[in-house]
Amino acid sequence: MLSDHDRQNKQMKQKYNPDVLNPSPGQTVTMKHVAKEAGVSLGTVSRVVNKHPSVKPHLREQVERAIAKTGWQPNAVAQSMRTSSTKVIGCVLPDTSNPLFGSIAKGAEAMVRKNGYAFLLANSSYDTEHEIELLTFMFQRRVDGLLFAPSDETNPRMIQAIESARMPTVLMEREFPASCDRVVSNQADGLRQAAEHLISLGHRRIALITLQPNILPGRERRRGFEEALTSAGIPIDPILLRPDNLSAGYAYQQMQELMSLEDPPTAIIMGGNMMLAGAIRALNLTNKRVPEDVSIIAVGDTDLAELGSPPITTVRWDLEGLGAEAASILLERIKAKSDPKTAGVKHIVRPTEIVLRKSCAPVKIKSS
Amino acid sequence: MLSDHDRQNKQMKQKYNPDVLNPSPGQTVTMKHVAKEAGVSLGTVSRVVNKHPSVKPHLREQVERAIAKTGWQPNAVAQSMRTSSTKVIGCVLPDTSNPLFGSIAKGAEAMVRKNGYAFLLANSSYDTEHEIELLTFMFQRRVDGLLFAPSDETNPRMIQAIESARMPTVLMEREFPASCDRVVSNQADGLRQAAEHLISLGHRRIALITLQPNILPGRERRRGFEEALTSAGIPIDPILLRPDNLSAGYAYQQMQELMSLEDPPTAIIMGGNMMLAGAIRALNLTNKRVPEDVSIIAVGDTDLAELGSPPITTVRWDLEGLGAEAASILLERIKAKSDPKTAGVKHIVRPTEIVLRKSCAPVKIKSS
DNA sequence: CTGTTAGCGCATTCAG
DNA sequence: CTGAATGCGCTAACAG
Repeated sequence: MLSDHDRQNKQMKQKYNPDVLNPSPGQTVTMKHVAKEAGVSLGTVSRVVNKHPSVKPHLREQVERAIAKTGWQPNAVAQSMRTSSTKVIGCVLPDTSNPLFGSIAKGAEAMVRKNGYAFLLANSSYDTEHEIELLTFMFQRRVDGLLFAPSDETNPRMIQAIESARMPTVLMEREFPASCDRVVSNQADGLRQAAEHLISLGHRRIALITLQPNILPGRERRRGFEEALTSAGIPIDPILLRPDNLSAGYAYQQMQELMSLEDPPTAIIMGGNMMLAGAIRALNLTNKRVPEDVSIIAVGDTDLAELGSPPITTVRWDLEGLGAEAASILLERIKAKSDPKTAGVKHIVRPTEIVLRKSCAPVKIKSS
Repeated sequence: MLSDHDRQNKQMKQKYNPDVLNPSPGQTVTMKHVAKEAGVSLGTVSRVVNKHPSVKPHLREQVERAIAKTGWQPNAVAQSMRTSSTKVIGCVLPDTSNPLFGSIAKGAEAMVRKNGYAFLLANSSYDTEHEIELLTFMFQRRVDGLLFAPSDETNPRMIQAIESARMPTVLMEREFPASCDRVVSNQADGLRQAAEHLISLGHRRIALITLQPNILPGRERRRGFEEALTSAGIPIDPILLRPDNLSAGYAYQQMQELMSLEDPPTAIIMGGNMMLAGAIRALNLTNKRVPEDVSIIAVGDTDLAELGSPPITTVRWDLEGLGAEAASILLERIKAKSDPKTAGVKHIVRPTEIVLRKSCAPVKIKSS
């Protein structure tokens, strides 16, 4: 029974409607108002809005005038309710203030928006429990799909959560044993290039500070690194491997430890984009010069790497493109209503490249 | 075209509905299923979900078991439809890949999430027309509130759009003539500190490269800068003022122009966080040394400023805190349903501080 | 205290 | 081609 409501409406219209630009505050305009204003039925309004071909031109025009006059805007919530499609893509990332994730998010958001979807973003702060909450949060909001980079692929609760999350999802820079689309960059190859470059400069004691193996880039970076060394016939010294964390603080501390070894590395690869800052702090402290005393390569390109002194050789890849491609694949899945479990999983691997700068030098002959 | 879907649904119900316990996959579980499972009515389920106090414990428990058994999750879309509150905060920013906006977004998102709201993010790419579209987009999705940093406060279409956007909004680092809550950092004071520091070092030819005056920080930075000079009795040389753009490219180009002046500045303030990169590129090109040949201060603290050589003196402020405070104010407004127009506008100004590093030196006596 | 019921705003049948 | 009617899933009266 909308009678009171309607009556009030009518009054308002009589009183204020001339001033359409200023729909009185608090009064929400619905399709019904438009229909009344245009002298047609709800269905007709809906049809012109959704560009259904079979509407007589003069009615269409009447409706359009009514829309303009009332200032009506479709209510996306009601549309979602009716169509059971929200046209929103959720995105759960560890930390968008890390420029790496920030850029991925930006690329994804742009693609998502371009296709008329909304972009619901949430940071998990590298916390699996929080991520699980966010997954149900996204599900309750009935996002049409999910872009996701979990913080720990091996956590059984995480695996369980993603299995039972009934939303199309594509992983970014991550993988799950379960069939799930993903787009990742080729970190193994990047690290291989980095290590080979150092090896070609004569280095044999090369250290790697990198992230833990519970996420794909952690494993792949180490794998590429070890493969390069092995191919060159260089034995892998476990003491030079520091694969535990992606923070600047960790790099700072490991850097100091490495440099105070009896037989320190002559080159170090920082396998994480936040690590360079920590490394530089440690180097400044110990008065080691780059590249005279130690050669450095950073994974993940930044202003600091490009413009610091010396400029740092890095491994880089297209972050925004990665986010955009992940979004594309998700959007396709949604459009085609195809399920990876039946239609085949998509695994995209995107290239990485090495950017040579001035932080690497030929190894010095040891005076022994 | 949901017809197939609908029909299928109806069939499913006729055929399979007895088996409520086992919502076949693809079958969405609703409160109705839970109610049936628990042997209670819809209303009761709703009450236990919304923690209404008056539900007999044993019924409550029954319902909770039924929820667990069916795996039901509330449908936020339906809730929104019913309560006409989406529990989502929209956020429109020029470019979240700029760490400045990225950090603001992160702070805002955290606060928004902490209060049980979702965070709908969109980048406008510094484009007013795009921003206007985004505003209607956010409105159509019926966000409960909006966090906004327009790219041009003076565009009449923008002003019109924000006036007629019927959502509670709080501006970040921006202002509008219209009554609108805002939280900003004290850029005038930051620039005053920066200029005074340079003046105390004996500089009198100080240049400012900064953003255009159509956004608040552009105006405020220039104002603080000019006030400091005027207080010190230093005349303002228009040729040393470059207030047009916030990009690294702009800084690069203006930097080159400034350094090739017949009477070049002895100190330069980069009034934008992206500018330092451009400035360093220009400096590298011309072989000018910092601070021997020219002193530098950057507005906006970054890794590059902290860890480059030399480390750069900067003006900094709490970005995440700013985003969080803006979100807080918005959330309060929403909770209290208070309108700035009647309840008084909130204008928060947050402090900025100068971080002294090694990029500024006393001016050299000119050999004349 | 609990069951029943009426819509929220819209898209989509189904008749005419 | 158009109008009327239905219901998406849920909350909030309203009765009982």
